[in-house]
Amino acid sequence: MARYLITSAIPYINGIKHLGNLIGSQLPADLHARYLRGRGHEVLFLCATDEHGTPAELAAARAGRPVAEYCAEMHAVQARLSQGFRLSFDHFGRSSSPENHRLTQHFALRLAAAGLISEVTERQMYSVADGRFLPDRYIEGTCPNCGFTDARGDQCDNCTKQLDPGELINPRSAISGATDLELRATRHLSLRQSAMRDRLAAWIDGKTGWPILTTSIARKWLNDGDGLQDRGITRDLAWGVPVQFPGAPWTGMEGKVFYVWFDAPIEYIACAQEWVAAGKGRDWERWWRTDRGAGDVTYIQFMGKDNVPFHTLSFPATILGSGEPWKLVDYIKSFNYLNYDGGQFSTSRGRGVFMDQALAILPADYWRWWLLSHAPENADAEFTWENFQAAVNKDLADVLGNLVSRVTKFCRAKFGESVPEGGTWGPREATLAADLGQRLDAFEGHMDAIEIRKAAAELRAIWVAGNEYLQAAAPWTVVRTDPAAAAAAVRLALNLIRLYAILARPFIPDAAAAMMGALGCEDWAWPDDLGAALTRLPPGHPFATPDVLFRKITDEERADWQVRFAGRR
RNA sequence: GGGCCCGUAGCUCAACGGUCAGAGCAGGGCGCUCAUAACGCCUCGGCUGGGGGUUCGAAUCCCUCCGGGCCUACCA
Repeated sequence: MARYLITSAIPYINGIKHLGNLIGSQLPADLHARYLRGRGHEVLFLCATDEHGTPAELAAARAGRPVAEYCAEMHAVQARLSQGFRLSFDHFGRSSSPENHRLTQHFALRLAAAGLISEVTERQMYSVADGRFLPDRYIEGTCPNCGFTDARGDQCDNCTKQLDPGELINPRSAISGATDLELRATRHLSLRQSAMRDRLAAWIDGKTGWPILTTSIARKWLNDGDGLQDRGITRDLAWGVPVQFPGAPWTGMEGKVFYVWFDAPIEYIACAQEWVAAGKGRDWERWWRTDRGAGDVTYIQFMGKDNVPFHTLSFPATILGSGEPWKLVDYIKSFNYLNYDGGQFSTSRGRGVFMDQALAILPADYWRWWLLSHAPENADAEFTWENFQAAVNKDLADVLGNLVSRVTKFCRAKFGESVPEGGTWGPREATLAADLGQRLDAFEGHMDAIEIRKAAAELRAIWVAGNEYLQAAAPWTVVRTDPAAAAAAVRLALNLIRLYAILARPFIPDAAAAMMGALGCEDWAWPDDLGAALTRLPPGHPFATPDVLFRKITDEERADWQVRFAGRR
């Protein structure tokens, strides 16, 4: 039994996430956490909401609410939706927690002591009317390159040219439209990533088994231009972890907070402290401190590709720079994007399916199966309703659901609702067991390697093997001439249902529970001994014929949803 | 502009430089009748985006062109 620490990129507090966000980190992380638990390993699976930053402040202001209140409410919403999707976090924390405040300030102190923090004075755009400094993208104006009137301060959406907010013609606040903007000097802390460039590069170079998506993004940042740049880690905001605190080695930083991308990854650690504070665990240090028992922990992070630079460079710079024995990540699984029906998911335009909407129309397992079996691992993937309908109906309803149905109903009709006795395995059963053994090896290999699509395909093939066997054994025919042989076949088929429940549980936990529940069994032990697993339910063991596991998606529903989710939420 | 990724059957995707490029879905045929009009078997289907090159051998490596996508450090 080994120990695994798993974190999912923490979703931003601002609004309900769409299916692209879900498959980009949380769902794959949950799959892996559930799989490792199923195999008997000790797992700590953490996630949280990322609550700081300008968008949170603005969203709260728009809602006419204090930002702390707004975040608390949105955290509850996201927590509820996470539960709805059966995301099995050991704790779902908040980056605004007291634990994260303390820890973020602690890291800043350590980095300062190590000489890795510098103070820089910058000139930034200040909006007098809004009473705040504006991030580049919150300044709009006319593009000096193409004349587009709604260009943003960081880039023109029309001609894609990179801009500096000072270049905009007739600049205005994107928040209020105010034009009384002025450049003001402001002092900030900067993390001297450049000083850690070689150390980070060597660390990345040692990670030969990482996804190419992960390492190529990291290398790009390490080697681009003059190499890894220092990064500002503070902002002129009210909502966040205060930069000025008792014991801080700097002065005059009142009214500033740490940049979200400094404090958000630290929440991975703080979340473990919250987990303890919530009474769910006893010792967070044995997961995070290599000097306190975390030396044997394997730490795996899941995230979308947009998060890779922060997890491969900034956060490791924080960890390494602290000079303290914190656990560093061992494997970073990153994902491309999921697109929606020929375009991108769009939160602002309400294009695509969002987590709350998804659960309102179908149970979590339907979504989990499709998303995981189409995870954007090697390239951007696309959600279409046709594909979703076909995959769900075929894989879940026909191949798996119907198998459970035909076996239990046949048994009930011919032998009653208990595992039939009599008969023995013949060559056909031995062949099936051998085939399943090979497929199980392949499945485990793919799951261990976090090759999610391949694992899903193999799992489906394992289900198909059950139908093939049943078709060949044909107990409905055999029962007329050799009831004992038919009983042996049905007994094996009933045990297959239990096996499938165990293997499928990481993907479709509710259906797996329904299958196991129908069998009146609570033994979820991983089938390390396949032969034993296939005879686990003994003759005479009672079961209950379950309801339909997965209903089919009709053409009418598909057509309706296609229209409903096309845009303008 | 620079960098990275992708392009394989109608669709979604596989394939350490090495048998005849494979699966699923869709299409066609047959079988079965336990089952959610479900299941099984067989079958059709490819100049691996185009063009050059390296190699005994290229989907795979190199160059180039075309097409799609992403990143480019103040959204997070």
